[in-house]
Amino acid sequence: MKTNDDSGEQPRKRGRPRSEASRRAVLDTALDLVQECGGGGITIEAIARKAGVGKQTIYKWWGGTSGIFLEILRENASRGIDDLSAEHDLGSFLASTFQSLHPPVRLILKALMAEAVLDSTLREKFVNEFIMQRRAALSRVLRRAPGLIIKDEALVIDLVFGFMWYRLLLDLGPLDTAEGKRLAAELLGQGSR
Amino acid sequence: MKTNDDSGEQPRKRGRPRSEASRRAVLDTALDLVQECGGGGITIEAIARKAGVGKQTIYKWWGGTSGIFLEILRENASRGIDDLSAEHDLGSFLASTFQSLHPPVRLILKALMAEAVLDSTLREKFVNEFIMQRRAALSRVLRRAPGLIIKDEALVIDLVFGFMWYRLLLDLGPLDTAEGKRLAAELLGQGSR
Amino acid sequence: MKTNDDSGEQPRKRGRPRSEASRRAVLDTALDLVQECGGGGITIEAIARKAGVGKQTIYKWWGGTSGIFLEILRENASRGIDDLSAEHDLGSFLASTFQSLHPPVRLILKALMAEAVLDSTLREKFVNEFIMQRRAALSRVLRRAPGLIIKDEALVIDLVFGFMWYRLLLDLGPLDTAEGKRLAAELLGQGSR
Amino acid sequence: MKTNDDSGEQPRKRGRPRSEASRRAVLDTALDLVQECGGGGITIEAIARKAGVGKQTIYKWWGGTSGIFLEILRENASRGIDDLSAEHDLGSFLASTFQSLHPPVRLILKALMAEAVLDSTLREKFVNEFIMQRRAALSRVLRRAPGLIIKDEALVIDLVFGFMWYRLLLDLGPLDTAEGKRLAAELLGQGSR
DNA sequence: GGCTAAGCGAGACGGTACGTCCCGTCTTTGC
DNA sequence: GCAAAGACGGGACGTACCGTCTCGCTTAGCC
Repeated sequence: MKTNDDSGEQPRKRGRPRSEASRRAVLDTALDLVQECGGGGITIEAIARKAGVGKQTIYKWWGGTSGIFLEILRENASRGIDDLSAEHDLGSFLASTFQSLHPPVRLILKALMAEAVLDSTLREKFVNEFIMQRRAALSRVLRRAPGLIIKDEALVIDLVFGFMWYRLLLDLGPLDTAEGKRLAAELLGQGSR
Repeated sequence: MKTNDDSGEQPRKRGRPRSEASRRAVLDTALDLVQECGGGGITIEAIARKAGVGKQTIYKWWGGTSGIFLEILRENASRGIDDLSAEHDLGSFLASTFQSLHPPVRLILKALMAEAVLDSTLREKFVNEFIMQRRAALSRVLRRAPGLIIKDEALVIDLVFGFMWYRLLLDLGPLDTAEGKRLAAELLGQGSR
Repeated sequence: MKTNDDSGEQPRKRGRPRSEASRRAVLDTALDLVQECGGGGITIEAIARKAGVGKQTIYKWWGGTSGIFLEILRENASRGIDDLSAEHDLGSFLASTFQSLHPPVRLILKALMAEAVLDSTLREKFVNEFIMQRRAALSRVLRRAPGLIIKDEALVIDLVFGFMWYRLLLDLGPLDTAEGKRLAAELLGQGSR
Repeated sequence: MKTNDDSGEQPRKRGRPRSEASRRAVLDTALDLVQECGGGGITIEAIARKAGVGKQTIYKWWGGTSGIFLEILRENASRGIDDLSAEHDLGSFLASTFQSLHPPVRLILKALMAEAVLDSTLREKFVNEFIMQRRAALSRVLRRAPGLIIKDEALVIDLVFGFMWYRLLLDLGPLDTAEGKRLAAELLGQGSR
């Protein structure tokens, strides 16, 4: 419904308005590059060059690669926001959560995590803007889930997302619909055995 | 008994032998630096400078910062190796595992993970040389653990280590003896409530 | 009587007239900055910022720093124009010429010369608008000077202004009333010895 | 006769020796570029790129374009050093001085002067390392010159070099053998008229 | 004991990216 | 229509590390 983050009814700022074209070019190019070069090889210079954008524009609006990644995630989240809020049952929630980790999203998450681990400022931002929302969403689901074999909700959240990140970061196993269902089943005491 | 890693009884190689002093200086300096600069600011140049060592020496023997980190972990592990193999009960295992994450070790693990996430070659090495050993150790403990509420062992391992890394990487909560005991209790169906 | 340079009696152009306040602000700020930063540190952006003026305004009316400098010189010259045209005797002419090189004027001249040397377009403009007028003025004086020891007038002009610029640009010696008198005396064969 | 500036009999420094090839490439490239782009368009980046040299190498050994220009002049001077020291008569001295101002040398001198005028540190260096040597050389010649119409030697030096720089910087007239002879003749009271 | 062979500190080197500054242009709003 | 505000693509700045490459010196085993 909203056009712009900071839009109210104030009378439009002076000066040349921010270029939506450049914004798009940067986000798209970053996504492209992260798929080609795999997170580590990403560079402000490379993005600027490929996107046909000045470096300053990037530094000004995003401050660095992490800012771009966060915005990509934000965009990605806002597209699928209805799904998650409507989910009620744990199995479906985990299934769709894991399924939403498309290859490009995985790369973004990995790159973001790699930076956040080394930079406490970014870590805080990342936790507040992304991690906590996911925890809250899961929390809502858990509150309606019957028969969890572990009663401590916070612990369950840590276990579930820990599981996800552990597998994601180290490529230790599948993360898909089936795995989501399976994890949910185990946590609900409905393990196959 | 010899210091040389790959020494057997072959007749001692020709030429000047590797300097143990340099080896120590590099490892110690790296540990120092990672505590001062927090992982991100670590640099081959900085280590070489502070350790009074040629850059070439580092590239030759360790190949980069990750090699140094891995060796530090290896040394650290070999000191406390008896403890872990002797542990039988899950609570003690998790307690001592979490407790072994002293601040410097945490920084090393974080720095290593940050690199491994972006570099699949390193990731593979890291998983094979470190992650898998820990999984194996936990596996041994689990096999003797009675009454796990989740039967799938591999899943439990993912959950436990996922929990640990998730909290470690994002500073999301305590990781100490008490938390280890608590997690074990929950997994064994002995949750406080 | 109007401030506009190129106004005659044509019927006042349409639209908002050029802002005299901005013009003054730019010229004054440029003079301030050249005294603070010494020529090299001068920037369109800095002038615009400090003068509270849009960059576009500067580009439109002056085209760059050199245009501003030239206008400052023009203003400066128009204030003292009577003096020079009234001078008849070489000693007085040189004395007042050298004396007119106040510190701010020196900086402007240096900055202008530094640009002109590297930019042939500017050089031409500078020579036509400034250098040639000074040569002409000196020429008028010389024609009335008795007993010059060098007969070739053009050569004398080159020597005199060469002397001035050489000392000015490289800070190689005083340039004041006394030095003007002294130079004149030597050229007139009245050297102290 | 000498191989190296700072060579004595000290036992050769440790570490990789400075690359003569890079030194040459930088000097030659700078000379090329100054002829193509004309002084103002010269850039450390452009030199580094065209010379196939790292920027740091330039910053380390020369500190900037001015350092390069000074070294080019030094090399140029050392090639023709015998000529000037052997000259005894003013006419020949001025003739060969002016004649030595080949187009590339002119560009170097202009570029150097343009920088020196705006940067007092460089100005001092330029004066000490270049200007003063030329003044000293002229001084030696003047001391043997009979019948100078201006007795004050320092003044003559200022006049002569002022003449040269004035014409050089502003392209105000020829600077060649004939002009040197002519100037000398006038200063010696042998003007054509 | 002299020879050969590493290992090592030092440090120069060609590169690449950093984050900043300014250029000159363009596009708004507001007077 | 002029001007301030300010976003923009571009390009150079000077710095920091990268990983490689000589150097001279040291320290060993081997003939």
